[in-house]
Amino acid sequence: MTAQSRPEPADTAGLQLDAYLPYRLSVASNAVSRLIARAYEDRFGLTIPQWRLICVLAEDGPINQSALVSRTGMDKVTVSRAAQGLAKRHLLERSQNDLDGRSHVVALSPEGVRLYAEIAPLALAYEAALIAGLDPSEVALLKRLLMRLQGAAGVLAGERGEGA
Amino acid sequence: MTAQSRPEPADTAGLQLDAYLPYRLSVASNAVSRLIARAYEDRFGLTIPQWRLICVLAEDGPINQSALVSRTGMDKVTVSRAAQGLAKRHLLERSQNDLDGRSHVVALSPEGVRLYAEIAPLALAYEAALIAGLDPSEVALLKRLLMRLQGAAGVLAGERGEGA
DNA sequence: GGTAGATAGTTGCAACTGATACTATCTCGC
DNA sequence: GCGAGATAGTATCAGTTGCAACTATCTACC
Repeated sequence: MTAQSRPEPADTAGLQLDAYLPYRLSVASNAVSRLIARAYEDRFGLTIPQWRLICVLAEDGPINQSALVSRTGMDKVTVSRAAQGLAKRHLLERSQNDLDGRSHVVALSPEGVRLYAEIAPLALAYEAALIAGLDPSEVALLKRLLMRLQGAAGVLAGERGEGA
Repeated sequence: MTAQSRPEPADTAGLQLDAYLPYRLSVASNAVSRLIARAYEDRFGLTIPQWRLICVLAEDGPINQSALVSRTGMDKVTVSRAAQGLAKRHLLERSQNDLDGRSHVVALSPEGVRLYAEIAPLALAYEAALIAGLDPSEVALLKRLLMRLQGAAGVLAGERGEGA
């Protein structure tokens, strides 16, 4: 009806922002991230990167920062700053690596372990609330698809690393 | 085996970062957003917010900025800046709204329409590449779940707006 | 064993984002 | 038609992020 004033070329017929996957993904992620970030910030004074480091350290035990980088997929600068922040609050301890003077081994302090034990249930509760009413198989599929998208994006971005 | 050195409280047993939905969501979204943002920036000098405005304007026709805000879910500051940037490049035109001196009506310029026609196929191609190999029903479910998560996050964040 | 290049981590810088405050205009009630 | 509160949009500021450059250390080869 109003098509006269804005002729859409045939090529764009399939494009609707609301149905555009990168858009949907970004909007959903922002909404969830904002929710979670606010919860951690308000109650524990933690940023998302800090919380991720705590998780990985609690799961994997003491490792160095570059391992944290590859484990979390975050930038090394982000990891560095998050670790500094946590160290300042004595939630983690950094020790020199005798085998490699460049790297520091990072580990949760007892206080950090305690904080983790305190936050983890909250984190799980948020996840549970987000997926309430969804079928577990749907959630599993969702996670699988998300990993797949991440992989595809990495490949399309010209990610190097394996093979060549 | 190494459980001795880091006793995990029972409450945290279910928490693994890799399987934590907010984490998966954020990582996937960041990967995809970075890919798309770089593509638009490199080839067209557009930011993601600018591109979203173009999409909505192409789909919906001339509207004012607050409509753009509710349509895209972006902050009004973000919309304002994106619109200014596009106006500076003459990709959109802002006209006074005679009915309301506060609001400006924003519309794509012919040049903006042309740019949209040029970018849209690229955008669709990226989406197609991302979901290559996935079953269409899976993609549909993914989009549905993402919208659902977004809604749940909004509710949990104490979103007001309807009813009370 | 000394030099070239790789790697761990930090610092500096620029861009983006979001909250707050502000101006201008509108609406409503008196 | 005037003042109080709501709304559209902009400007300002602080915090975050990622890239690039840098330092320090390690590895490998001559």
